[in-house]
Amino acid sequence: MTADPRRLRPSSPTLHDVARTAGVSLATASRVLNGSERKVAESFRERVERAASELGYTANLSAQATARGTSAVIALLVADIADPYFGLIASGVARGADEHGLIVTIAITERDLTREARILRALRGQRPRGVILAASRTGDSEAATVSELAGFRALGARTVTFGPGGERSVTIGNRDGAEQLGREMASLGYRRAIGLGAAEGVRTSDDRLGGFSAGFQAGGGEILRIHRGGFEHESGAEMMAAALAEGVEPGTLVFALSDVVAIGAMTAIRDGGRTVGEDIAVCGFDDVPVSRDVTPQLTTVRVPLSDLGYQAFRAAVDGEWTQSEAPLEVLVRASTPPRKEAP
Amino acid sequence: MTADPRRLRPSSPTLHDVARTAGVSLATASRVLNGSERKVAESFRERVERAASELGYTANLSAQATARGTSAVIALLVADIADPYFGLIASGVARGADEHGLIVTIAITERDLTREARILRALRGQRPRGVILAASRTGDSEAATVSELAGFRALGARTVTFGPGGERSVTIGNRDGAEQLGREMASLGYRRAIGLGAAEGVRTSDDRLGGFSAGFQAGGGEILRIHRGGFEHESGAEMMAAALAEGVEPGTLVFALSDVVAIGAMTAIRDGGRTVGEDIAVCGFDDVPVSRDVTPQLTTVRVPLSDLGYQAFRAAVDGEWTQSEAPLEVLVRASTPPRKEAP
DNA sequence: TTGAAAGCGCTAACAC
DNA sequence: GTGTTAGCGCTTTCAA
Repeated sequence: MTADPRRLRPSSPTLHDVARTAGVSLATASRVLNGSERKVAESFRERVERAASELGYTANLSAQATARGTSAVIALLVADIADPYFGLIASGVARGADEHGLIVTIAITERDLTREARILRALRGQRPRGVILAASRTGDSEAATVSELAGFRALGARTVTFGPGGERSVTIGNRDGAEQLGREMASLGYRRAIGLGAAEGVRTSDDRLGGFSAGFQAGGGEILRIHRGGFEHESGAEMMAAALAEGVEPGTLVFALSDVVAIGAMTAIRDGGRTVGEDIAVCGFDDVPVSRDVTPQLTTVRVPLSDLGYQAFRAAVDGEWTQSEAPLEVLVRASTPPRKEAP
Repeated sequence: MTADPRRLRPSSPTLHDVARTAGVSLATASRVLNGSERKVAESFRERVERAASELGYTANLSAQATARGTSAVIALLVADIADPYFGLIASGVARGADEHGLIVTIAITERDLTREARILRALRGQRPRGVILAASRTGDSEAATVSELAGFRALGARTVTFGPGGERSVTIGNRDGAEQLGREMASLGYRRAIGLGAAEGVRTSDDRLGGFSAGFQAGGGEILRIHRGGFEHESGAEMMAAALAEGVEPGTLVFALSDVVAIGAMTAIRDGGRTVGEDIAVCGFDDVPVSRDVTPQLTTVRVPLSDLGYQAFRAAVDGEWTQSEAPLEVLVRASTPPRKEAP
């Protein structure tokens, strides 16, 4: 009784094993176990199923993928999974994948375009069914990203991006939402605002800042200046510190391109010995959960991030898909108290 | 000139294609492109590499996995990816995977043990190199989870859990950290505390609550009562609302089993018309980033979550691995102002 | 060193 | 309805 050499490396029962112990052919076993349309007699089906469960058989997805020529994976690429913005999106994607029995792989770009392209390239090895890119936020994407994305399409994978770039894209009404917010802030009595944005050319930032300006000015407000930084909490604090250094009059409103940045700014305001609200008002965009936890609560524009993640998933797998425009909603909270009309 | 039937479904260049255009055998092409130890003459190597890049070849990971009998994936299972606690862990895991050229797949348990077992079962299909479970927090795990985990080990996958259960486990000094916190709170002058925990039997909760009690009592404090709920923000708010309904004297300290829960409690305190700090003090555990954004800033115990995620990854792939005990640190902030000794 | 060929576990014609 | 068999794309003996 010599050891079976196959057992040298731990392995699991194969379809072959199941077929043999059930006394049927490989094909039959495959048909009953792995969802084929074809019919199998009830008696056979039973025997196969019993054998499979006795042996604890689980189909090897890699083998299935090579045989079928198509995988069951959706690749998700985000800038930073610890950022609530992306965490919410990821949760929506994961929910969709779970419902459809697909696997989601995740990779982090760290907001580095070079990394993004490199990762995208490596991802091809997975031959994913779809790729969801929620990362660059870099407007009409970098050339490298675009070309990698095209490569995926050639592979038969659907590419979905947040913002333009992919075959299908999930869009957020950044401009409209921000415009509405700007208008609302003006009607609250604010007349002077400072913007906190990313570098010029970054689509999301440009849209939000542009929309806000339009709305705010339409309501009689004026944008004093715009500080530039990034999407991180830290960056918000830095931009705000710089703003304070230049001087910020009481009654000024600060609009940050995202809640995370706005919250960073709130910290800086406090560290600068000022207070958020009557003194310096702050508003953001996204309505990530934290925005309700800070004091005062943050005025913002609600973006259904998790739903959008789910939509992105659908876009990646459903033949006919059209985005149902996400309903944006301005949420006025305590960080922007109404202001009696300036003199 | 008929169409190549292979082109019916979009496909990509195969190793075969590369070999043919380079004028070498499949074996040689494989050796140069996919890291074999074996030597290949420089001239051949060049030709193959050129052919590969000309054709834009990328190895099919599924095929590689079936052929090699081992995959390049690490499966990560978390309760809720939108929760900063898990987001941070995930980021650490992702960082490790990126460094080692591995793929991480992610799945969400939604804190549902049944789902957890079901997902774990489905995950076997991936034949992952390792499984990281950061989800149940349910003490000495459910039987179903344990048995699924055992199944993985039989497959040759390493199982890593946060807390006991897996082959290897990443532990957080919950008890010690909380004890230190309790002691510190007592030394600040607090004498009465209310605990906010999960159901009894949930390991993380028991450890943190138990540790805190021990430290607090050792310092002369008294635990008035413990409210039970879950790990969600919402749950924190509910527990605190219940606590307030029963009556909470000014000067009382609330210890929540996690920052997320503590922050939910802070909301409830405010909604109840009370204030956090001098009136009702609050402290948590984890030091997720939000804890510094709330006002007053939250006193807590710092847990290097992202590092732990990285460690979990290492545990899943490194032959010899031993956890380097995570340094815990009590961070006293404004949510627990020093209290003049009670009369 | 290089190449031919036998797998890896599974699917899908195709024939019975 | 069932089984045979030729793949899927890649790795890895084993000769040459």
